[in-house]
Amino acid sequence: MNQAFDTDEAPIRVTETKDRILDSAEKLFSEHGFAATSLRQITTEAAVNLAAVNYHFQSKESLILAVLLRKLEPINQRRLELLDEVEAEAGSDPLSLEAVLSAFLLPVLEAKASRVQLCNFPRLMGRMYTEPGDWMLRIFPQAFAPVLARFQPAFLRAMPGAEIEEIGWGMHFSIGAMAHYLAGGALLKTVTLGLADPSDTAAALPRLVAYMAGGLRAMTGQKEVSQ
Amino acid sequence: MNQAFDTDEAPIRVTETKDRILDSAEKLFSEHGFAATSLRQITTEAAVNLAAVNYHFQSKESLILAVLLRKLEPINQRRLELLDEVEAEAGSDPLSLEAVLSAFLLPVLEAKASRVQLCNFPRLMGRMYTEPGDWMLRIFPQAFAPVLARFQPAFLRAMPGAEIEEIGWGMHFSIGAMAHYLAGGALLKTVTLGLADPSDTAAALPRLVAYMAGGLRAMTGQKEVSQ
DNA sequence: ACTGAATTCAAACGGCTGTATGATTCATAC
DNA sequence: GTATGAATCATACAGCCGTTTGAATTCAGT
Repeated sequence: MNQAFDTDEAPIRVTETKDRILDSAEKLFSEHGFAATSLRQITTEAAVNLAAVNYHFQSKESLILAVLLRKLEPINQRRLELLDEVEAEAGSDPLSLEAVLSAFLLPVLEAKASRVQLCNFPRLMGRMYTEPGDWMLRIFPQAFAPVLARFQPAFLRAMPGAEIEEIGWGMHFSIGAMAHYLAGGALLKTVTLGLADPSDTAAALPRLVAYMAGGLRAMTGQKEVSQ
Repeated sequence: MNQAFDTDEAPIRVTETKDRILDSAEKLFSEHGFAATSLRQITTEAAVNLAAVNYHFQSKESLILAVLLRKLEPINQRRLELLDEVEAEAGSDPLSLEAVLSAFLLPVLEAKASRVQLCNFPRLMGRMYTEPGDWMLRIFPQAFAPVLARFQPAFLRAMPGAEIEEIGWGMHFSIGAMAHYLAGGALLKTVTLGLADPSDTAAALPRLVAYMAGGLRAMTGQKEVSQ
């Protein structure tokens, strides 16, 4: 064994290499983007052999797909669980728009706030929405479509009478607002003159919820808005 | 001369090469992103020599800076002109929030709608908000800061009593909503179940204005104001 | 027509990219 | 203990990257 000194701990092994690669890839992709991150950077940071990437994952593109789905899957599952609770509490009444929005936002903001090295994912996710390439469309059916299929009717129940197209526009804008916050450049601090802390997700959640709810209601309340 | 056949037209010259490079760079950067676009792709598309990029611009990074500033400068100038008009019409009354938002959005949506090969810029701009690298911070003082300096007080005038930090959060979310629409993946069509046309900026403007106004008012605790 | 500066050109530079190969080491079951 | 399949390793492969060079060309001023 030529890489000694790693057996003084527990005999951790098995898929440890895969996870190390995924962690490093998540971090570096979120910091520098997909195209600007090389496999050598990733394997160096992960302290694994270069060929391990193409062995465990087949290609660089498959790697980022794995990176995204690893974290997105549980987040989306939690979103659906929270939506279940909201719908259960509401009974047959209209849903609370704020509650639906919170169910959508909370899981990803929780991930952002968590310390355990998964806090890179939301930033990556925020960036991915605008990244080029068709692999966004490739992970959509697997990860996004089920969430969309549940939340679309939920928004409709929360805003009775609103048209589907208007709700769609509103969801689109809301995803943009969320993604931009998650990608979180220094812009928030600039735009608030230093008053806001981008990492304070506890401060961001109620503001995002209030903003989205107000925007959705205003847009769906009156069909045509003359400015 | 080994690339003949280009003198049968008018003797257009001078900075023609620079513009051709800028046009192709804008198009390709907006389609594939910064890191994923090579100078060879750009010079091939522009039908100019590879070395022309490093001759007219010093580096790839300087090139995208030039690409951005070329279009952003007039757009931001138009934003300020429109804001001038809004403020002139308002006199000493509070500003119309919708009017301020329109002054911010109209110039860039006009650019998106225009046919003349500048319609790539908004998509690029939308992408740039989330791109990595510090050059975002480098063009900020030159291009964004003056706009921010004028619009921040305008928003304050449009929402009397609101706190600066809340307005900042709202502007941040609004920029995200706008950028996500501009970057315009196929998501809008998916999320509206095919009912919305992403290229229809005339449909987008009133919706964006209504959404942002509603969001800003809801977050800053403003009452619904009839315009 | 000639000069000197501005521009364009083909070619090359070192370096980094994603991926593939085949030998080697490992964990495990007989 | 040894056979077996999985995992790791060093190394190499083309090929593309941004940038540079110096000669060839074009342009403007006289």
